[in-house]
Amino acid sequence: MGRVSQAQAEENRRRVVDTASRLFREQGMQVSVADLMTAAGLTHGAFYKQFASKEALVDEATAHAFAELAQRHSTGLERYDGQRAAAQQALIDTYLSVEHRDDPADGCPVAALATDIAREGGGREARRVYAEGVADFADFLAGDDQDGIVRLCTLFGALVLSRATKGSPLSGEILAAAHAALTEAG
Amino acid sequence: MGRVSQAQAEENRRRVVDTASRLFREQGMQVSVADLMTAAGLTHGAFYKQFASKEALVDEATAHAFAELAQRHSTGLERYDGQRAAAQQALIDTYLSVEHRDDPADGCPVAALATDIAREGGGREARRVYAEGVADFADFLAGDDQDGIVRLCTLFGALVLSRATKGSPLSGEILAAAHAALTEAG
DNA sequence: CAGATTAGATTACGGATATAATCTAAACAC
DNA sequence: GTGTTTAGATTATATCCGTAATCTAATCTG
Repeated sequence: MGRVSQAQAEENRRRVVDTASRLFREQGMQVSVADLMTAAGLTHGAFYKQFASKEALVDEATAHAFAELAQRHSTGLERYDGQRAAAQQALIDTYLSVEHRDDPADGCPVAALATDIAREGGGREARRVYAEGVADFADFLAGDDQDGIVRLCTLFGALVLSRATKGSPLSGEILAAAHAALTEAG
Repeated sequence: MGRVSQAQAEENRRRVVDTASRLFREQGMQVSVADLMTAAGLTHGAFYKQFASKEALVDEATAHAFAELAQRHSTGLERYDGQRAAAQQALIDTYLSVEHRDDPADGCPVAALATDIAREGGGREARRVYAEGVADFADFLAGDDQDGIVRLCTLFGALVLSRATKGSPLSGEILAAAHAALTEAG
């Protein structure tokens, strides 16, 4: 196939980034360029017309996933307009759901990318974006008295652990226990 | 080099498993057989004289890491003989230390392997061992009233998040906040 | 000690990988 | 409408991967 309209090309590019941000969350950042492009409906050769390297895409896909997360948080706040505690509780409910556990591709990037980011090289952009996203998440979870860091640790830890123990009865128990603990005290 | 004594061969095998269990925790389970064997001081060709496949080694290395962890827990309990709360506090102190954050290779396999295990295929032995290790860890952290699942989520979540945000000031704040939260209430 | 066995080294192989060059046909600029 | 530009397809290349065959020398067995 030959050339494609500017608009189409831009849409293709967006689709690649979006597909990457989902595939990375689901399978980790070592998904191959070929698999990624196939999933986006293109051939692998097209990749380097749009991206300088796979590293560049990792940075962009990470930023994209975190932009989506920030979006979700702010619309969540809007929906419960001003009622911070209610918005927090709604997030906790969906965060610790079986659906979220079973769908990392569309889920929280803080949880899905943590280990991959920790193993990335030092000065990378993706790391900066990740840390920023963690800080924002903690702010979102903050109560009147205390900052939200500890609540984030529990929330995040429960999701990651329930994914790793999926198949064992423990997996559901983890979600339930963390949900109860995070629900009782404001 | 030619053959080697039975004793030497067994020691070499142990060293490969031990090296793997450390390298997997540090770099993930996709470390290559060649890199692994080099790190163990052998050539990659020697690998298949001792292991049926890389998958088999993953299972063995996972089991090895968790055996070490169980060891640590039981000697910890011995040291504070019977004083459960004291043993728990000692573990929390080292678990949320900067040294533990910066040395995943010798650290908790629950934290280091979580994402890799979550992405492993369904019926694998490594998954079973992992879930068992999580259950044991939760039991170790249990208090008189409550089971230890929630405390494990917070502890684990804080370590993994502090590793992923390393380089940002947030990393240390996470360790400190979780440590304070887990220390106050028994 | 002689012969069989085997741990490890070397080399080979088929497939996947990131990246790049070339080809092609459609979109743009004039 | 003609010519230039370019997104995507195809093909190429060099490297790395898991796995296996072959080679080699030392350990075991008797």
